[in-house]
Amino acid sequence: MGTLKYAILGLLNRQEMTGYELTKAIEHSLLGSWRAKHSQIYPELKSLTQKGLVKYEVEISGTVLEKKVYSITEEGRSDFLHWESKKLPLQPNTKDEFRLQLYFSSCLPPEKRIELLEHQLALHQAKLQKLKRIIQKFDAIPPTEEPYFSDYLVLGGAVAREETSCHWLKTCIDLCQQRLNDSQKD
Amino acid sequence: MGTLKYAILGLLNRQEMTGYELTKAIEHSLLGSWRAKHSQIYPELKSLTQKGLVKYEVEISGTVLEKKVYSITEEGRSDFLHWESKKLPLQPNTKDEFRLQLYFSSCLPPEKRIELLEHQLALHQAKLQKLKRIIQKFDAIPPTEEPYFSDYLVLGGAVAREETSCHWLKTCIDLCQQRLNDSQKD
DNA sequence: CTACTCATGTAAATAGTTACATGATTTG
DNA sequence: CAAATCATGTAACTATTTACATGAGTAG
Repeated sequence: MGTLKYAILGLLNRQEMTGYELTKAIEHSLLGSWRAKHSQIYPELKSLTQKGLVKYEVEISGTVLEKKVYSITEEGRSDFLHWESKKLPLQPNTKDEFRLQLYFSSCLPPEKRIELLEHQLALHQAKLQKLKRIIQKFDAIPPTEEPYFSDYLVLGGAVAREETSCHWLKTCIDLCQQRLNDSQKD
Repeated sequence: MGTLKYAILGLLNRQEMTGYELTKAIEHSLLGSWRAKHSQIYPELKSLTQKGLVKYEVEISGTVLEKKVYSITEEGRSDFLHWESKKLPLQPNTKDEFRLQLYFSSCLPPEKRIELLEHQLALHQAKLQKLKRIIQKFDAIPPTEEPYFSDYLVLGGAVAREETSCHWLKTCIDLCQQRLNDSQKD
């Protein structure tokens, strides 16, 4: 682990930022590849500063408000680049509460199981629409050297995953429904 | 959160088990919907026992070795069933170290990025094969009331996700390669 | 002047991993 | 009899979440 470190270093490698901006960037720009609350980011920045991987300068915005603008150091950059070119192991199975619930769903009345599946389907469909609206903003595939090219790849993966989720949920609903109808015919 | 609780209650609702067997069941039978080490499971069992949601009886295996065979109580069952029929929110974006790495990969030489993608592809292909071997053991779709029916649904989802991952990684490789060739032609 | 966003932290609790620790039983 | 698996735990550390706490700047 210790991945948050690289999320921060990677972002600062592109552009200097405040802790607040890092929080927003992880929330929105990282396209769901990582997440962290500000309460985790500020202490991490403190520790990275102590280790000499990042540094900051205080800027005054308005008349009083102090902002710490963080940037990556040479040491930080070389640490980041080492991680960036490393072959990573397969990520362990994702914990997914709904999948767990579905796994145990044979103890539910058949209609209830379908209800839960349809609820999840609606949620995933909404998310898929949201992602599609974002990806439609690319009017062409950006050049490989551009950071936008990676954005495009990662976003494409997110869309593909949501499409698969929707398709899978529909298949589950169909299977449940089909068998529900069969039993009602008897 | 507190999902581990329901993973345990759900398994004990099907069958009584020792902590050791629960550990194995979460590792293998849950088909990747949850995971936990024994060092998390034993304390959780202790706490569930204190809350009266599970109970255990000591069995002697061989001549000395004591096993605690856990079973769910009525209170535990009603707690579990309440969770089991609850509409769950969309699960937050999965943290994925490789996706994060790819997101920052525009700072790598193009060949290196392809190398990382191919490494991931190989890992996902191997996993897909493993899942396919498991799903092939079902010679028909089990009846809805059977626990095996849920196994089948969840497993189907896992296969679909791996297929999507492989397809997505191949698309990424193609896009990178295509543009690499283009630039070499110049 | 009010509501919203910018801005930075800490505290407490829960969740999860890795390492430590031990010993019995079974299978080859 | 050696190796693998069964069996149960604790300790220390790391990661993450939720809640607490505060205050400035900006736009309507």
